[in-house]
Amino acid sequence: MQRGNYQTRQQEAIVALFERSAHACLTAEEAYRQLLAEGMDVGKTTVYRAITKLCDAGVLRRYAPQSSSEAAQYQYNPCRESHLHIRCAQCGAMEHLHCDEVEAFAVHIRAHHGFVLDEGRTMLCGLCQDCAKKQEKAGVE
Amino acid sequence: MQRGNYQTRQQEAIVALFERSAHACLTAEEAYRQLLAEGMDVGKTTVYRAITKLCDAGVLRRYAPQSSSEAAQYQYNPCRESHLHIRCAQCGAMEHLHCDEVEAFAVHIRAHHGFVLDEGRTMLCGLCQDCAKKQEKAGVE
DNA sequence: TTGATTGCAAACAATTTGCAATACT
DNA sequence: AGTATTGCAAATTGTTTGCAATCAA
Repeated sequence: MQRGNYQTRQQEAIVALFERSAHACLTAEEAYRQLLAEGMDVGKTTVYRAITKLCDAGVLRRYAPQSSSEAAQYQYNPCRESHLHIRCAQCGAMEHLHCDEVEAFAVHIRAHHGFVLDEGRTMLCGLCQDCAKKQEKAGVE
Repeated sequence: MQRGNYQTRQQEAIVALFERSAHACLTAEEAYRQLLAEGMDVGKTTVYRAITKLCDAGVLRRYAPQSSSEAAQYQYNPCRESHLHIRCAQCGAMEHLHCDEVEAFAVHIRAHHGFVLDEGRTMLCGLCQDCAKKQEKAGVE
């Protein structure tokens, strides 16, 4: 499936980092800094290139920045089957939604709205419990 | 609600452009070019600033670029009440989803997954009927 | 008059690319 | 040896900002 792919310590380190940080989203910059902090000598360019390659290969998932002036975030994508995800707009926490309700909802959308939902590419936006509470207290906006 | 807002020909022209292009998504650059093409003398900076303001006011909706090296897109947002939208990844067609199923789905997410769905900010990704058919025929990817 | 808006040029930040040196197989 | 990868510096690109001139109220 892949030809001419050399295995380098940088590539390994980058995948390993995302793999063990699977619960979190990292920007390229953050990944870079983390690697440096761990004593891994690597260039930022290499991190960018590795991330691009990993996204193409489906190993990482890419989250587009909400507002400009933010960087894209990347996350290890352990799940092959696509299902919906919801992400907290505040803190970035993410939840996987594989349940019957989601499937039923997808069916409804196809039947009544004529759209085929792409669960793999859709990212629901919301607030996690903690952030929702904080928002209430603050009572702003 | 708004204080100290002057009404200028530039601002008017920019809103008007998006309003009459409500069916489409425009990048800041495209909006800028369109205005120039129509003989409207305006600076790109002004377009950016107006768009930012309009997004804050809820008049325009912002779509984050999928891949980097793309620009953000903006669209006139005629609907005040927030409800879910689904957008065709292929052709950009958008559908408004206000129905009981959506509400039920939101309730489910809150009850079972601990997230408060932000319908205003969420954009479901999918394929419209036409594009789904084309995809089938092509049979690619 | 007073404060907001404009728009040019310059600044910025995230990301990409040219290219020579280096590492993998 | 031959090809892929690295990483620095420089280029790109979308977007923002400083600031003096202009405009709306």
